[in-house]
Amino acid sequence: MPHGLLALSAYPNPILHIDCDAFFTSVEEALDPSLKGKPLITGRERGIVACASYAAKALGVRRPMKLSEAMSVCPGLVCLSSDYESYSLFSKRLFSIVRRFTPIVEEYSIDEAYAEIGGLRRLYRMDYPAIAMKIKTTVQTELGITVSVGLGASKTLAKIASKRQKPDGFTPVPADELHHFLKTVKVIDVCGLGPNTCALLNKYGVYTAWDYVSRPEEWTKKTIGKIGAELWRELRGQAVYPFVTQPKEDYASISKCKTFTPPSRDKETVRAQLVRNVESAFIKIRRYRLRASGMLVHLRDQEFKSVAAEARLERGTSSTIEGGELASALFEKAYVPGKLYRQTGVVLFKLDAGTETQYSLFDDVAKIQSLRAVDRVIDRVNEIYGKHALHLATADGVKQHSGERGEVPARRRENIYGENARQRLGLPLWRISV
DNA sequence: TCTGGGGTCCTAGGACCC
DNA sequence: TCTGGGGTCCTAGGACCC
Repeated sequence: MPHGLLALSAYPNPILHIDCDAFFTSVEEALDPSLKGKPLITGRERGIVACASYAAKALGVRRPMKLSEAMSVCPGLVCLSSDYESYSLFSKRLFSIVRRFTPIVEEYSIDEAYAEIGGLRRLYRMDYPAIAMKIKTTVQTELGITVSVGLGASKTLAKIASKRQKPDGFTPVPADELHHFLKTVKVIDVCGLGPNTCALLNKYGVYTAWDYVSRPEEWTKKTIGKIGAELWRELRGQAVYPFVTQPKEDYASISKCKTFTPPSRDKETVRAQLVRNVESAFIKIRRYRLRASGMLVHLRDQEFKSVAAEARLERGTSSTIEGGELASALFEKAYVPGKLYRQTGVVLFKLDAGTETQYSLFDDVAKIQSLRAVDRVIDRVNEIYGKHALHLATADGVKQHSGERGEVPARRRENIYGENARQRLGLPLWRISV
């Protein structure tokens, strides 16, 4: 704020941050009231705690604990598999409720929203904190889950505020109390300052947000870079970060990685893990109707060192077969015999919408079309029989995590079709497990 | 918290050009 | 043939977020 100018209002630019409390478990409780108040977690399908209810947190369950650990800390813990369909349904309802109050809403993550409520006092005949409370209670009444809300002059301030009182809290930060508030905020609680940056700041004697804004802006820019100066302004109540009101549909990259246990030295085992990730990534890329013309493969060893290999393609692809072949070639570059691996991953980048295909002069159009037909079959079969029911035989040997929702088929039959012929023709092998 | 998975953005430094 | 200076583009990797 410029020198000598008094704020005309306690909230010259009122921004809300709305943050759901223990979102996944809260949705589960809303859907099944008998779970209410019980120590509850989601993430069973991954073997780790993805979200813990407040009852579970009170008993010492943390994120991302291993499931076995969580169970021993808290016997009687209710472990659910994630139900993303329901979570994203609740998420959409949350955003649409907030949009009834103001059109300036940013869907920041599945369980968080920013809302700009400037100018709404006349309409609602309430001050800004009252409007914030009105939104909060409306969400709670209609969704049956609680949210915590922060009100401040910038996104950064609103976000710090919403975290201040949880669950079910409301924290307004009026302009005339900003300096008191900043003195109570540790730098690590500022969104954008992570552990590394904070360690550096501490070296210079900067521990609180107040210490931070007391430094010259230039100093923050020199020390931490662009973000440093942006946060400096945001913390002083200047809204630097714009609202992104369009929900994002485009990805810059799509990746899949997975840690497997036990770690392995066996080349084909590690390759199978990688190919499984490739299959998942291409299922996703097709779901979003995208194509990738860049691929990166990375392998992580027991010492947490990663080695990567990447390639570019002339033409974007969404084909599991093409992707699998390329990944396998990149794997050959990155793999070191004898090394103990624990994780593989694939990143697809240089994505574009795959609607219209530009065939180049040298493209084998028939081949491209048949690859696409294969993908349609994969997606359809897997839709019916479960993800990865039909998969590249290169991905064989990957354990499917049990505990997914829905019935696990009582009988699993495995067959490789036309193995000999396919091998002679150099075609990929498919395995179906149903 | 000795480490789960999926993303984005920024920056330093190299390659290349004039 | 060596060197100066400046611009752009790309890449790798770090840091951070949920």
